[in-house]
Amino acid sequence: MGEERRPTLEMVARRAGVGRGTVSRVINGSSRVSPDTREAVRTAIAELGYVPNRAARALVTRRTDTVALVVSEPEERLFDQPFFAGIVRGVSAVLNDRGLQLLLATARTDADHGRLGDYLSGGHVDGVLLVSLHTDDPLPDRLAGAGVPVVLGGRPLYPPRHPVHYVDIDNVGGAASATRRLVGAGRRRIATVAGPADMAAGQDRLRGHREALAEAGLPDPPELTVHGDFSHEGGARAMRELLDAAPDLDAVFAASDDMALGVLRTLREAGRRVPEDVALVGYDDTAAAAHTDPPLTTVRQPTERMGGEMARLLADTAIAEGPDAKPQAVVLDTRLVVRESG
Amino acid sequence: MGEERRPTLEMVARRAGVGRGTVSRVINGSSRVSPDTREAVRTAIAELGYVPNRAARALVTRRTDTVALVVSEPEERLFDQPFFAGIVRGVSAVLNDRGLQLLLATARTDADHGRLGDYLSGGHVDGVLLVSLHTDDPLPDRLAGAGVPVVLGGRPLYPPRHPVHYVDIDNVGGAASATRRLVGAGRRRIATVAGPADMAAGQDRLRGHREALAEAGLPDPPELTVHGDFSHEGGARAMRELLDAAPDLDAVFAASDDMALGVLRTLREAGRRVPEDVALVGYDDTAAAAHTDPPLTTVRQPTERMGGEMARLLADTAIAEGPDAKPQAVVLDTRLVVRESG
DNA sequence: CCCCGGTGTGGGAGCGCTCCCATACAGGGG
DNA sequence: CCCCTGTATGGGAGCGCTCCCACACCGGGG
Repeated sequence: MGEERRPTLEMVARRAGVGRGTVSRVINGSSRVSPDTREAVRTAIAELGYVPNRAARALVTRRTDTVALVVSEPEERLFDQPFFAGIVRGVSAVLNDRGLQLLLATARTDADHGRLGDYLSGGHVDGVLLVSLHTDDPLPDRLAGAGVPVVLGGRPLYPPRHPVHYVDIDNVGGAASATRRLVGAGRRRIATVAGPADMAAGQDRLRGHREALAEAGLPDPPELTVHGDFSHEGGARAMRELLDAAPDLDAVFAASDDMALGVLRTLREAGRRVPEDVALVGYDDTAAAAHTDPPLTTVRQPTERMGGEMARLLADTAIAEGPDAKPQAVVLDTRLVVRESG
Repeated sequence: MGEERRPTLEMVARRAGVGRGTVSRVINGSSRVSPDTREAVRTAIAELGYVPNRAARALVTRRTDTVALVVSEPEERLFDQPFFAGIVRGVSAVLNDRGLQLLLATARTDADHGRLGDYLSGGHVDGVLLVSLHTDDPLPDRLAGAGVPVVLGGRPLYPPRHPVHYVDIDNVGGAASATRRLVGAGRRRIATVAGPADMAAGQDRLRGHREALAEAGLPDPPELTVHGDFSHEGGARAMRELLDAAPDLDAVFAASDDMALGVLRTLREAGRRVPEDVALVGYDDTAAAAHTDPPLTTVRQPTERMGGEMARLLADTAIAEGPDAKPQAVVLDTRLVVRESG
């Protein structure tokens, strides 16, 4: 069939009556080319519909103008969260106007995971954005070790061997604002359904909760803290434990909206009214939060900004300044969205 | 610093004591290499930690092993829907085991849009998956015209100039199942808050609704159909119109859950009980649907399968067989999720 | 004993670009 | 009038791979 080859830089050069070098110079802006020549080249490009071949360029420049967004959560529930949606939005926006492409990489199986590591450290992308909720992920260190620019979404749980740039959301502050709200409403027996202890978000939200309690001079007895797994079901189960251990509680801070949904269900089943008997505040501001009965007071995270900051940090610092750049941490504030549950 | 170059195929060849061609043959499987040689090459590759340079390969093969997922919805609200999340999941899974990479392309501004068109038709990806909810999107035709393999998510609204592969969800059938449910519950004045008339999903869901009505021998007077824009607010507004024009309605089929949420709000404000006075069925099964008051009966779409089928169709047909392949259409069934609203 | 086909294998050519050195030319000062 | 500096331009080399042609080698049939 047609099979006609796409125009090359060489063809543009011939058509414009100049050398390849000149065309290249025009395309890549920067250096000096006389206005007339520049114009001639531009015309030839337009006439031919020339589009530079990225592979050829990448081969010589060793840059691909592509960055990967790696979602390293095995259960890809992550995609469902507005959390992830916001990040993608923020990342794309910034990348778009830096002229970078976004490669979305996921790894479901362990084999996928290994291949992904090879791929990413193989120089196929200029940098990597890593949103990893898990603690035992070896990817960051591996990439950093291979000299691949990396920016993490969420703080590293342990101090990494290679210090790394990251953008985090102020989980401590967010949780504190949630609990403070409960305190301000006059609650005194405030329980929490905390997140998993092996996730940074879980740890930090619990810490924020405790700080707010301490600040108000409220006690923090062990029976008022139960850990969940951030899921609906986990929240329901945790609430049942809480009700057994401390039937007189008058408020709950759930470290995720999903868990808050479960809490709500258990509370209803137990005949407790929300917020009259038990006030409830969640975390995340998921799509469901506005539509529960009663609508959920919760903590909204600036996910889109997070994505944007990650991309910016990667492009402008991690990639631009190379491995010797001083690792930066950006921490973003949350906002309490007050509805009716607490 | 280090700046050491990554190992090349040439280095592997030297180390294994063979020629470049042989190494290439081993890497790309296919043709015959003696077991001993193959083993020696494998060893050298492992020792060196060699990873093939994609740019170099792409330069000669003219294939990039990358496909783009284009989200052409200007308001990127799309990302928030489980709809999109499912698609991404399905797409990644299939792409992963085809050894293909996923490029996520978004275009917010018109300038973005133009650039995206250049980019995609410029041979930088092997194929394009296009999820476009809008009718006036010139991209499919442009890409097909440029000989780029394309698979659409959702049927084309108008017969395209270049026939194209697509995967659709049976909106007609899904909507019919929703309305049938209402009919089966004994409702007789069944209204619909339809989607925009310029979207395929909007048209088809309205058609399904009407078919179910006809099938039951129920009238379909104009005052029982109002168009919304798929949004919460639009649904609330549409419901107000409906209540004015046909106060005696006893059921509503909303063509999206977001609109159903608005419908629910308006109904509550008007003092109508759901489902006692007015039964309600939505469409999409969004995250919020399970948690409204009452929980929403709605139509769930097989989004993950849709993504998977799109990727499969692209890789196995559109790319593999080239532009002469007979355009295929895959249509997937929906499932009615019965909760309490209708 | 020669020829022939089938296997394995080496390595030149070339994909389309950027980099950089060489060259050409224009002026200004000695 | 020559030299020197600076600016604009051409084009060779080479990035790391795949493709493909040429070649070596091995037996078996004539």
